[in-house]
Amino acid sequence: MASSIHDLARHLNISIGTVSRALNGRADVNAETRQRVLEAARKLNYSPNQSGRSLRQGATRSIAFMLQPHPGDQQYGEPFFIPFLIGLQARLAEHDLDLMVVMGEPGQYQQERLRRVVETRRADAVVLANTRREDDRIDYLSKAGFPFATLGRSQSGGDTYPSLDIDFERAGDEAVDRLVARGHRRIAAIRPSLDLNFGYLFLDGYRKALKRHGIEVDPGLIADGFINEAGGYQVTPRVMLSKDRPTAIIFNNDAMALGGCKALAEMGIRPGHDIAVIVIVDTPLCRYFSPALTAFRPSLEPMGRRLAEMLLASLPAHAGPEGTRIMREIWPLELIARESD
Amino acid sequence: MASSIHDLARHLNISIGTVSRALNGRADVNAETRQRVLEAARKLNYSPNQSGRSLRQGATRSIAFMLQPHPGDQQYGEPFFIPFLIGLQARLAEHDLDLMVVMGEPGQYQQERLRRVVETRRADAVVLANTRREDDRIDYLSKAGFPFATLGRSQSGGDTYPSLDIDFERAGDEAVDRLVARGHRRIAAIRPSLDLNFGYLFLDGYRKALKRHGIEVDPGLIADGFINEAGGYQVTPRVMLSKDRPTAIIFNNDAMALGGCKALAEMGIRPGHDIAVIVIVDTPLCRYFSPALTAFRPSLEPMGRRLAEMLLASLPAHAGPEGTRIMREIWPLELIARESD
DNA sequence: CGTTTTTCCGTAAACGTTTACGAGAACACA
DNA sequence: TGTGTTCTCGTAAACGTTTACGGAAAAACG
Repeated sequence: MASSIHDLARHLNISIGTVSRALNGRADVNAETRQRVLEAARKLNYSPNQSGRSLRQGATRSIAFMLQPHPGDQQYGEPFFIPFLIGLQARLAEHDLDLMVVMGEPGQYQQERLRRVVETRRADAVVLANTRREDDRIDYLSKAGFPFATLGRSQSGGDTYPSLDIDFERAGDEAVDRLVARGHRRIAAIRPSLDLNFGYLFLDGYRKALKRHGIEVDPGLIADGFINEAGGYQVTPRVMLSKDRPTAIIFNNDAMALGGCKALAEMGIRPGHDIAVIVIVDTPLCRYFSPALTAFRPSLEPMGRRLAEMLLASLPAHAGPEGTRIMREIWPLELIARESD
Repeated sequence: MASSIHDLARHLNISIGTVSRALNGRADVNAETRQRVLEAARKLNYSPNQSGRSLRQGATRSIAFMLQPHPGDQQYGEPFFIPFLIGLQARLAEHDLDLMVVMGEPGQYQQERLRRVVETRRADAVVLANTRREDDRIDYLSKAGFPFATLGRSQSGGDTYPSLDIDFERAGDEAVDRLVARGHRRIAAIRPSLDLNFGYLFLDGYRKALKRHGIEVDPGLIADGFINEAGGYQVTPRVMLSKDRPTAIIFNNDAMALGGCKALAEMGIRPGHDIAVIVIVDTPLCRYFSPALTAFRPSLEPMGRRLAEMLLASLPAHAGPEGTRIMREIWPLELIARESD
């Protein structure tokens, strides 16, 4: 069915070695024979078998993206990751690399699936998302010497891998800034309860800005919840029952914000009127919610592209002249002012 | 670094053939030696190299999912496909199959990328989405004899491949039914302008129901637009300017519905009060929009699982006792009544 | 014309598996 | 004891590439 390099060789009465060299653009092949090989390849509709190539070269030309859902998250952080994936895939495709997507049951740690990818050598590198503060996937990969990059920072693994993250700290800071400028002094912060690193970063920025404005941090205004709608719904009242009610809430996650607004509505509190609401990572849901939620938006597609570049630069095969470089980038968010604050 | 089957053989002083047979559970190997092999494999942390395996067996153990975005669609039909992908991936993983996701620039036909996957034998089968009425991807794959399955029906390719689709016809029918029962007689239909098959199916159901209720089909109440928010925004006024204004609109796509509602709002027409709105395929956006949009919802994750099963059953390697079976399933939608109708 | 360099190509090994084939040993049976 | 059967394993080929090596022919050079 499919023609192999042997078919080409036989057809041209030439050795397979020469055919391979001609196809791969090596110098030591006559210009005319190269022409003949290329033509024959076109005529016989030849394309190299990837398995053969992978085996010989020890590289699969595919990158694995691990989507580890948070426990309780049925949607895999859905709207957030897609644009990132699009950018990632686009840049990888330019280098003729394929993208493998590895998911898992929500809540189940994916060490097993990760090991499988690494040990059976199904991919040349891995991209991790949803990084934890302490992330055993990162530990595993660095120990195994397997190339990887992460979307999000972590405290694990040291500075040995490329990573790219959103500036959550700055966003938390700016959100407070904006609210203070509008007269708020009692500002609540609601973030995910898991070990997710961005929750800590957000809170750092939140605290820093409060201090700068001379506002004391009230632990009663900070709450952690499950990183989904139910979590926001459940935890928001706790903050509203604080003895000195907040006049503003910053949500560190869109789903939690939606749940929180539902809780507020049931308490007769209208976001945008009775209370200001800002959410740290914007998704389409924020835009269509009523009232439309003011939110900080990352440039996810460019970020995907960029992380692909960083990963490629760190791969031995693609490394630039300066060899393996570790990069670490933190991207700003853009405030999208809407109706909720 | 990684141990191969040769390492195991050397370590056990045994031939690689025996090792392989032991690992693969063949009958012609002594129980005791099998034990020794398995133990050594665990101790040396052996897992088979997938490239070697693929080459020898002529199967990559991975399935490609082609996400062909509509022209003008920046989001890849985003919220719609993720749950489907989750289901698909879950079932494939149970069979130790990997999922490769192939995207492309919006608007660009993906024949090239598809050819590459097929010709370089990077996957054992392909799953297609966004099927057109006449779909050259389907033509290509059937002609090439490459296994595939589709999410969505098409007129191409005959009955030679497993496919699974939503019952758009029924949904269009039921939507009309519901509206008529609530007193509407002037019901508009807005659907995508592309050759997408579901647009035709939806309209069939719409027409059928109107006829059943003795309502004449008014071409002025049917409009096609770009399958995104801008398309809905642009085309909805056209239908509202019909000389006898509709009192209800059925949108065949969530993004178009959102754009349409924006246009309605600018005309001072309030969905849920001044006009009834129903959208055929529900996404999270419909739920959070204000007013919350009544919509028909598919069971995407189970559908993903099911299509995986159907595809597997059609593969030579996994085919059941009855051999290759072609299946064709059409799944119902569930009406989620909200505030917009 | 002899020697050296360059150009071009064929040979064969290697990547890590799986598997068809056959052979030796053990066993059963008459 | 001779013959046939069953167990178990080793040998080697095969999958489709890429590439190190060497050699023949052609070209360059004196």
